[in-house]
Amino acid sequence: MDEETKTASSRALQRHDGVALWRQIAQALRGAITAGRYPPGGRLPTEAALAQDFAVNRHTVRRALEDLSRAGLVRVEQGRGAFVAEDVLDYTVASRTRFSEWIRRHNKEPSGQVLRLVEVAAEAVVAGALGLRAGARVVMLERLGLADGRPVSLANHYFPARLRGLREALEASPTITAALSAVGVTDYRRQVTRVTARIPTAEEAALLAMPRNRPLLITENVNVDGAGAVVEFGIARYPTPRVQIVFEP
Amino acid sequence: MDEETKTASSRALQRHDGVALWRQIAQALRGAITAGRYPPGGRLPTEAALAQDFAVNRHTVRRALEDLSRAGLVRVEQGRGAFVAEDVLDYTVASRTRFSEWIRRHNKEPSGQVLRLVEVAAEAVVAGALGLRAGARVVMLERLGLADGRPVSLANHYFPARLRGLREALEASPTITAALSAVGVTDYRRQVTRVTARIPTAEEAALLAMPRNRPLLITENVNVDGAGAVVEFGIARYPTPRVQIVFEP
DNA sequence: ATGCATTTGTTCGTATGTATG
DNA sequence: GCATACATACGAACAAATGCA
Repeated sequence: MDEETKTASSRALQRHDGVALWRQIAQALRGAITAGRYPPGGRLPTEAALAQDFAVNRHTVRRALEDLSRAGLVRVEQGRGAFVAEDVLDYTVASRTRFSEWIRRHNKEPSGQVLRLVEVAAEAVVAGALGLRAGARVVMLERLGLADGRPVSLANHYFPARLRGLREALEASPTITAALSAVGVTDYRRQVTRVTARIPTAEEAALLAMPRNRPLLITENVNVDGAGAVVEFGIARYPTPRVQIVFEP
Repeated sequence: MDEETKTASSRALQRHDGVALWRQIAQALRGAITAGRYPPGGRLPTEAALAQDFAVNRHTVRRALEDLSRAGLVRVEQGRGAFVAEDVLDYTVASRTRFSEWIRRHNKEPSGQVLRLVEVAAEAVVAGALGLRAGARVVMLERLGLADGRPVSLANHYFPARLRGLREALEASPTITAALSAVGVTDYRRQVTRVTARIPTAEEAALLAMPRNRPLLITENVNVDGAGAVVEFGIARYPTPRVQIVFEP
């Protein structure tokens, strides 16, 4: 490598001054990360590149990366590289969880994008959750949720057809809460949440701006109104490890 | 295929009798599945094989499989085949969740296998959860949980070293609850649970008897004693889709 | 990393039986 | 009887995903 292309941090290394080289490297990388030189989720240079950059052996770089990894600042993945840890969005499951509230609690700006709003025949799982017979008509809303413009959730919401005018309300309203309110459901709460995970389809990965080899977290939940009647069944998909689910009893 | 190797069900097909062939095929497969001829999680013959077996076109078999898939009886995966849906173990997160209770609630026989029981230095995540400084000594127990002999969980339990005699108690005792009781912690409850997912390592996949391309569900949880002091931090890994996590507020 | 075999997914075209008017 | 619409069934080819060597 050309001497002139070295970073400022690489020049600062002091040998035999009582501070191990790997500590100095770790500190330099820490500084570069917090300074934003390597953005969250971004990839650090390869170990070989860093070794050449700092003019040390690759083992020394690995020691530094191990330190950062233990501290949770970076995530090292075999065959892929080292990545700056992303800020995780904790999705706290509570009785009355609304998307916008969740995002705002993390000091980010919520926004959404309706992908589909159609009336379909309920499949077995959906019908079972809504307490309908298979094939019954339901309104389905597919929506991409974003935080500061970055996709963080992809949700399918199913509503029983007995809620007259809901589809029109959803077309007019930006939020589900408002649309339900427009058809007389002024309050609803989450009854049960089921969590699983799977590999995303190509389409899901593209929409959520995530690699295809990382799993989706999937929640299925049933919302009921004040009288206990089911008003919504939702299946939401979240990209790992950007989103985690948290349960506080 | 030799005429003699056809299954009984394939001979039962009646053409032009008012019941569509694909319905008859779906019904025959339904019967074979419920009769245990294709066990849960097992693979059905390929579409081509079934088509030859039933002496119909592959489209007709696909139609039948689509019906079973919609009903939730089978799961079809491109490039792999069609699989009989497995009975899912719902892991209900509650304040006082014990492994053996969970398994017994599903009418299965719980058992366990200790993989490691060692004293180690706490890494950042573990130390943070236990309220210790990084590097503090902790007791770590790694345990494989089985239901009717089938692996369903792989858990790492971390205990603060202040619990004197715990390691010996864990060596002697079959369950964590009993060991904690032996060192004076007669009651503990789950404080917070965090859920995420990732692809398993080769070792994890082997231990949990699962394919490497299917994600693990991972829970991290903190257990506190009656006084609110942290007595355990646990990281458990569950195979999807055999296990799902359920929150009931 | 690459190619290959296997398996499901999709899309053509064609033909036939059935219900309707 | 005839025209039409619809569901059913078959055949061929190719696309896409998976697993393996």
